[in-house]
Amino acid sequence: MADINVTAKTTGKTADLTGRSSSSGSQSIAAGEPAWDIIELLFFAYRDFVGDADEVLAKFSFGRAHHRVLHFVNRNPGMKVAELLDILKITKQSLGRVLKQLVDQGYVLQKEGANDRRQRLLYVTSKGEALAMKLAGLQTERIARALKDTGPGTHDTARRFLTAMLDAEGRDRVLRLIARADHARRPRA
Amino acid sequence: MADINVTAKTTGKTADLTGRSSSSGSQSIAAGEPAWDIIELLFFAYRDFVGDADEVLAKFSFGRAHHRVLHFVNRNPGMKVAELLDILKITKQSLGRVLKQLVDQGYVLQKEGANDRRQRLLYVTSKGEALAMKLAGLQTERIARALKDTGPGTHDTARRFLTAMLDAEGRDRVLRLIARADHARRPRA
DNA sequence: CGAAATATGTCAACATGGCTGACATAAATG
DNA sequence: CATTTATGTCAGCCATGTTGACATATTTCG
Repeated sequence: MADINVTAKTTGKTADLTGRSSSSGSQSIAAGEPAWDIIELLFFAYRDFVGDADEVLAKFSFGRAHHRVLHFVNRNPGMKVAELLDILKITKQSLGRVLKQLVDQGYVLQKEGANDRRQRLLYVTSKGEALAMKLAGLQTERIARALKDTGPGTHDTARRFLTAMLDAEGRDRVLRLIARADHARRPRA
Repeated sequence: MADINVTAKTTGKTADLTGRSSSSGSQSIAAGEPAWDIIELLFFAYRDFVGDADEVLAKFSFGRAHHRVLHFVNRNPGMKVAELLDILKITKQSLGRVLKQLVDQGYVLQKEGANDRRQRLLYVTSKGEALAMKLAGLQTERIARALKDTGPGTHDTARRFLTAMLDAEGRDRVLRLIARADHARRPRA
């Protein structure tokens, strides 16, 4: 749990930009100095990260919007439409468009709520789960490689860094969502 | 340069998800187990990260496309249109649309290349620089806060992790771009 | 019970920012 | 001089976001 993380180790396979920036005193970012490195690395890393999935999705004529819906439904089986809207922060019209396609093509199904019959609870089908897991697998490969290349303890540091990057207001909601999904295991699909 | 990073310190202000995952052995991701935490944190963190800029841009009736152009031109004054296209990986038609608006509204200007008069070298104006720096400042605030909250040594770890997340093929190009921009200081604007 | 609130869906229209394809111009190059 | 290169531009399509207005079924509440 308490992890001693000695990061003297370098990636060792790429032109190294850490040398320059640490020699210019990157520790904590001198007030007023933009964190150019992190800003740009986030841009390029995120693009490559989502790019993995994009290629596969293209074969299904799906886009990132479909991926996001499929991902969260897979992770939170039985979730309400309203919850999904709240997570994605898009309008129901935008969601409706891609959700309809996912349902029509048999990746997602909707069941009436047992208690509240107005609700249309969302589940992935086995076909939907397969695709969601394939996409998650691709992204996990990249993450696992990166964590391995960056050294032990990085998973924890990355998690804490990314958590700290979240808006403070929504942070707990995000963390609760992740924690909840980690427990909600396949009530059925 | 060699940084000893003791990460026993926790963020300490949010519901903590690291406890659960470290207790389930998050070290290096058990083969086949999707890295749900990093996948979802990347999604939410990136959204919040770009959200900072989005709010400001909206006041100028600009979008993320304008931001990206302005950012890279600010960072690489005198860059060629072709270089920018290559960095952004969009078509010249897409670039042309936003670039024209930035030029028309006085954020970016184009000068004939001294050697090659076909080139239209790109520079930010002082107005453009001001906006670019404002946006970078907002994002840097978030990053600096996150790095501070996550503890010393995180800047280096974050940089190395994000670098390792890049496609291996394009990695050196990205690192060279960042390193080059760090040196290219205002040939004028 | 009946009115109001809630969960969801849908139609229409519009904006942004990707894309392809075709074509135009000026300047460099061989 | 012919070709290639750097850039711009017109026209139209697609994906995915938006607003606003309604429709329907169901639950909730006075």
